[in-house]
Amino acid sequence: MSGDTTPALIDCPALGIGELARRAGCKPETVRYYERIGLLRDAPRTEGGQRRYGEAAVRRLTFIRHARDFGFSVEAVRELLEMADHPQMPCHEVDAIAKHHLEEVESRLQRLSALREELRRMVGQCAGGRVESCRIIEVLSDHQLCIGESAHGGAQGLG
Amino acid sequence: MSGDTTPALIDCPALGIGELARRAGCKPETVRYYERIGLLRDAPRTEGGQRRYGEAAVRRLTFIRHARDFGFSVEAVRELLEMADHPQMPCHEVDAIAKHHLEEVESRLQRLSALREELRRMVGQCAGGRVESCRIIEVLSDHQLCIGESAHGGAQGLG
DNA sequence: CATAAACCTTGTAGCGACTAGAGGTTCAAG
DNA sequence: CTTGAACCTCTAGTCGCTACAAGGTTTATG
Repeated sequence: MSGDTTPALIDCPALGIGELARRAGCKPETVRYYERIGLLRDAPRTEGGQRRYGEAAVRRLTFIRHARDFGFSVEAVRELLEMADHPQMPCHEVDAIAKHHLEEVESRLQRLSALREELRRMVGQCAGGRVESCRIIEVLSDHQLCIGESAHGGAQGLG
Repeated sequence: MSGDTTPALIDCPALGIGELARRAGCKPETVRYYERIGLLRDAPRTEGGQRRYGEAAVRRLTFIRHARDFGFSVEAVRELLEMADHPQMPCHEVDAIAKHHLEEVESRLQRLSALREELRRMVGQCAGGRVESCRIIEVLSDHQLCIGESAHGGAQGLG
């Protein structure tokens, strides 16, 4: 395009799949995977069949990556995206989905906050001592970190 | 044992794999898996070949589950356990791990808090009969919340 | 025009971290 | 002693990517 932008080209998505993936911090294969399972919409194509994406897709993919990074399952991410895609969705459905995820988020926040406090304390205490003086091992063996049964759901996370 | 404890039996591990797993909040298969990959030591066996565990194993498994639940990878857990197994090791390594994880935890807390607020807002609006907008995607696609490349490692989490 | 990088589809398989099933044995309570 | 639950090993499946193979085509730059 070399700076020569014509109005007719302003609406044309400009990003290839590689650039989209790079911006959202994942691989092109992942993008194709998400398209296949329906989290991302089919992208417009060039005449040559190459996908092209705009800023909305960047935002959507970034959302997906972040949500996954928190442990939301793909299915939970799907539900959240459904809500975002249908602002006119009946309130009771939004309510049910939002409340369900809110519970999980609250739980995860509590656990992360507890971990943060302990990590801060540990970092503060480790002033050239030995492992036996560190409490990270004791802390992570401490049942006080357990907040309800959901705290023992393994590494399954949210969803 | 029915409350009839003799001194000779006090040192005998009494917990089967199912009870150990229940206490640490995971499946028996997971325990066997951890033994196989070396996170848990081989347990003493009954004549019939059944594993028996004591309180130290409960603590160790609880540690493992907590660390996993917070996103430490199995390999990171292994490193932490190595350190715990060698108390004379200098704790600056534990310190380094803790500091690294503290960064990650802070980042996650910020993002999860934003998502919680958005979900709360939506639940609140539902009570009012109508969801005017849904900023879920915006909240989790905010690049200000990204801290370094590691924040985009997919669902790998800590470690 | 040449060329390297990026892209395409389809299919398969690997990785990490569990988790479940098959086909058996052991344990503990009644 | 009987019996059901818990246990054993081994294999393979699940989820969510991720990489590779095969066999190409397209794009953009020099």
